[in-house]
Amino acid sequence: MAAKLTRRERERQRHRREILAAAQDLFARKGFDKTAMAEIAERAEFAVGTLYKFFEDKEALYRALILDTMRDFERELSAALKTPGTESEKLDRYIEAKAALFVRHIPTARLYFAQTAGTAFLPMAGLDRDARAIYEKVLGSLETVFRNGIRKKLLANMDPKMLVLGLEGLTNAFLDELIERPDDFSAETMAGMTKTIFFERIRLKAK
Amino acid sequence: MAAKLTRRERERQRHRREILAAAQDLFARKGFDKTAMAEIAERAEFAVGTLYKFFEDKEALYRALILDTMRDFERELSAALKTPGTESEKLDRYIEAKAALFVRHIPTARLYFAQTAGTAFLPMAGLDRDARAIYEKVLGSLETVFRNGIRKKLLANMDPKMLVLGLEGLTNAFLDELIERPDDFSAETMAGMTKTIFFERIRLKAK
DNA sequence: ACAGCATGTGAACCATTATTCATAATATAT
DNA sequence: ATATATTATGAATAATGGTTCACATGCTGT
Repeated sequence: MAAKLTRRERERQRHRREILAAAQDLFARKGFDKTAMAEIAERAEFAVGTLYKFFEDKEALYRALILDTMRDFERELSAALKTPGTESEKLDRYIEAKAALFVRHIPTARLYFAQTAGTAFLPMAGLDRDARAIYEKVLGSLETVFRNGIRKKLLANMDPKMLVLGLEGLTNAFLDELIERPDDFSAETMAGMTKTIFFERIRLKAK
Repeated sequence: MAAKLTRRERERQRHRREILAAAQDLFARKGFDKTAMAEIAERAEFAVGTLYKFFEDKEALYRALILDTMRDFERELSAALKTPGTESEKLDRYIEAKAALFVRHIPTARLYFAQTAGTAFLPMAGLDRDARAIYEKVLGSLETVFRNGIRKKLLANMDPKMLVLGLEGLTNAFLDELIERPDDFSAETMAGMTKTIFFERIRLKAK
């Protein structure tokens, strides 16, 4: 499986990753337009020309970064939903995994947000579509879990798509707060709140 | 109060609004960097130079637009929270008002989102702070309502800040979907779902 | 009707920054 | 050790797009 690569090829891949790592941080903090290729090059300790040996152009670099990021997150989140247990437990695990993942990789999380959280101003022909496709995998897995939970009468009988939307909205709101103002509260508190609000009643009396 | 303005001055204000309207749509669809001053000028049917008679520079134009937008929304949302009734009713009204408002003003809503929904890549010195300050007013009003509802034992005793975060996350997720994929479901469905998820239990059995 | 002032114009200017490419450095093979 | 292929360099180029300003147009009041 793991094809034996030449030293050259391994070095090349390492350099590629170094460039992406430098870009990651800059794009996550300043966005696409305000990040200059020269800046990425400097931080990665390469000349600008070198970046073009790895990526067609700035957009291709960004695209590669986003898609890598999305795939990593998708893999981890989908995994959390596949561990054995009841649907309730799967969802709990999803919430915890998402919180842990985002806290551990803040710059990455920002990029993931920028791409998944609705109004990303990035009609960068195609990227939106590809990134969305990856995100849809997560949403699809989530929907399946809800659907099964409902069938087994473990969860309230509501439109699974809506439940997915709701859970994502809730977790994203808390995680965004956690990432931008990390002192406010911990990942555990956030996960707990999500579960409480999403799974338990809030209102004590009917209106 | 309403000072009698000269025809000249009225015309001038109208032109200013026309420029902002043209900019609104472009910024909402393509974002700050991808929108050119020449483009705004063309759409507003003015020469580029004219824009500079009204706004110091591109950033000032954007800033004015964002702050106007934020203030409008803040006013309307805060009003919904001030109508008489129980805290539960106030929150219901807030959710409905927000949905109606966003559906009625989609480009405006996008800008509002871009600015309030966390990861907006706009460290445009100061703007972030000012916009945030306006948004905080809404959050503050909301928090007060929760606080009162809790005190009167109408709402579950949870950290009001968390409840605010949760409600905002939920409404934003649904509204974003509504704005980006308007065919999926209506404003009423969205408002209903928000209330159901936020106020009623979802999980039928304890885990 | 005319002077004077406010407002609008858009070609020219300039700064920024993505991209290229001739050259240098370095690794690999013979 | 030398030739050859691969990879890195960064000054030069070109395109984009924000901003300016000398001038034109058209109100307003006398």
